[in-house]
Amino acid sequence: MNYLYDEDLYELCPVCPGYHYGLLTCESCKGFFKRTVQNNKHYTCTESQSCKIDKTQRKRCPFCRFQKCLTVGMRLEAVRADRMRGGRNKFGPMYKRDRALKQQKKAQIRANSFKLETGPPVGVPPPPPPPPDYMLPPALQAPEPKGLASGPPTGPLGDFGAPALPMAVPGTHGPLAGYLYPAFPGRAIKSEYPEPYASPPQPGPPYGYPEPFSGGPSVPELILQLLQLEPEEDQVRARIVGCLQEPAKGRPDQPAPFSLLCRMADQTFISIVDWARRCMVFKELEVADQMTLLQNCWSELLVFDHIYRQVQYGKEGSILLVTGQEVELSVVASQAGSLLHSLVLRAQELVLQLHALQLDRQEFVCLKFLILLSLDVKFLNNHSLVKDAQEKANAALLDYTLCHYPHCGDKFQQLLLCLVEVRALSVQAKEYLYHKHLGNEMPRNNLLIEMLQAKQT
DNA sequence: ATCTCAGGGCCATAT
DNA sequence: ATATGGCCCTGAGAT
Repeated sequence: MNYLYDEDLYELCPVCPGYHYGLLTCESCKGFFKRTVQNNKHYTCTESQSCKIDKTQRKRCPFCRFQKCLTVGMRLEAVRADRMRGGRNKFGPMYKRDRALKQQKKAQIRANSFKLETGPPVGVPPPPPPPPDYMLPPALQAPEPKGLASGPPTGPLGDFGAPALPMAVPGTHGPLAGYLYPAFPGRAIKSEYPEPYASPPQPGPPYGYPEPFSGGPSVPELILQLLQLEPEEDQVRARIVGCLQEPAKGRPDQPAPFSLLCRMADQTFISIVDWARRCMVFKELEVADQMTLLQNCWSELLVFDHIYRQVQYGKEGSILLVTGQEVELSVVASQAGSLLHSLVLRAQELVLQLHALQLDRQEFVCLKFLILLSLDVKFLNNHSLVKDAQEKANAALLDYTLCHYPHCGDKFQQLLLCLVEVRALSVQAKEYLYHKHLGNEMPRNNLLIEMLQAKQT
C-alpha cells in the first residue's frame, strides 16, 4: 500500500492548504494538474487572475488553481507525454530536499503533540526557513539552453535596455526636480507611506498561501517580493474612482470624457510612482537616480499597466479601464479620434500576443520591474546597484519561464520582445500626448504633459 | 531481490 | 455531460 492514512503523515498541501498524503500535493490537486496538462486545457479567469485558492474554493476558478499549481512548483514536464506508468522521474534531488523538509516538519509536529500532553497548547511551529540561496533550477544548471543561460549579450535587457527615443536622457535632473516635487505635494519619493491610499507593507504574499513552497522549483525570491509589492487592484480602483468623482478643475470647454481620461491617466501614474517608491532597489537609490529612471520609463509603465489589465480582462471587443469601466472598441473608434483609436488597436494586438504567450502575474511583475530599471546605467550615479538588479531580474524571469513554461523554451525572449513593442507603443502614446498638447487640448496641470516636457528639456 | 514512491488509470460522486 | 478526487496499479531507481 503506497498511500498512508496515518495522521502523522497528513501535511499541508501547498496548493490548497489542507491534508494530503505522502505526495507533493493532495490527490485532488495532483489529479487536477494531470488532467489539465494531459488534456491541454485552457481556462480563463472571470476575475483578476488572483482568486483565492484554498480547500473550499479551489473549484471556483480552475485558471487561478492551475496558476497556483505552477506557482508552488508543480512541474508541467512531470506529466508524461507518453503516459507511461510507474518508474521514477528525473527530479530526484528536488523531491529529496522536499522530503527532508517534510521529515523535519513531521518531527516538529510530533514534538509539539508531545508537548501538548505535558504543557500548555503550542501552535504549529513555523516550517523551517527555505534555503537561503535561491537555487537555479536544473534547467539552468544544465549546459543548455544555449544562448539563454548566459543572458542577453548587450547588457541585461539586450537592446531593450537602450533608450529608443532620440530625446536626451537626462544626465541632470534640475528641471525634473523642479516640477516633480510640486506635482506631488508632500511626496518626496523616499517618503514612508504618507498617502492615505498607499498600501502599507503587506505582511505576506498576496495569494491564499502563506509561504512560498520551499521544496519545489517554486518562484524566484525576487518575483515573490515583487508580488508582495503589487497593490490590490480593488484599492487602486477605489482610490482613482474617488479622485475622479471630485469636480474637475479643468477647462469647462473641454469634452468631459477626454478630461476624465487624462485625470485617470494621471492618477494611474501616481499609483505607479507609489509602487516604484516601494520597490526594492529603487527605494534604495538616491532621488536623482529615481527621477532619472522614472523619466525614462513612465510612459512604458503606463502602457504596460494598461496592457496587462487587458490581458487579464481577456475580451477582444472592448477594453477595461482602471476604473473598472468597460469600453467597446466600436465606441473608441467613433469617439476617440483616429490617433487614439489606432493607439488602442495597436495595444490590443500586443494584448493578443501576450495572451497567446500566457503572460502570468509572476512574469508581469518581473517585466514591470525590468521596465522600471531599463536604462543604461551610465546615466545613473549608482551603477552597480541598478546593474545588479537588472541582471537579477533577468535571471529571475529566465529562471521562472524555463521552470514553469518549459514547453515554450523561448518565452523569455518573446517576453522581452514584447517589451520592445511596449516601448514603441509608449513612444506613440507620447507623440499623441504631445499632439494634444500642441493643439491646446490637454487639461491644465496635467502630470503626463509635465513629464513629457521635462523629458524634452 | 526487495522496497520506495511518483507517475498513470479507473470510476463513483459532485457539479 | 463534464469535472473532481479518492483509490489503486505500475515500474525505474534506490537500498
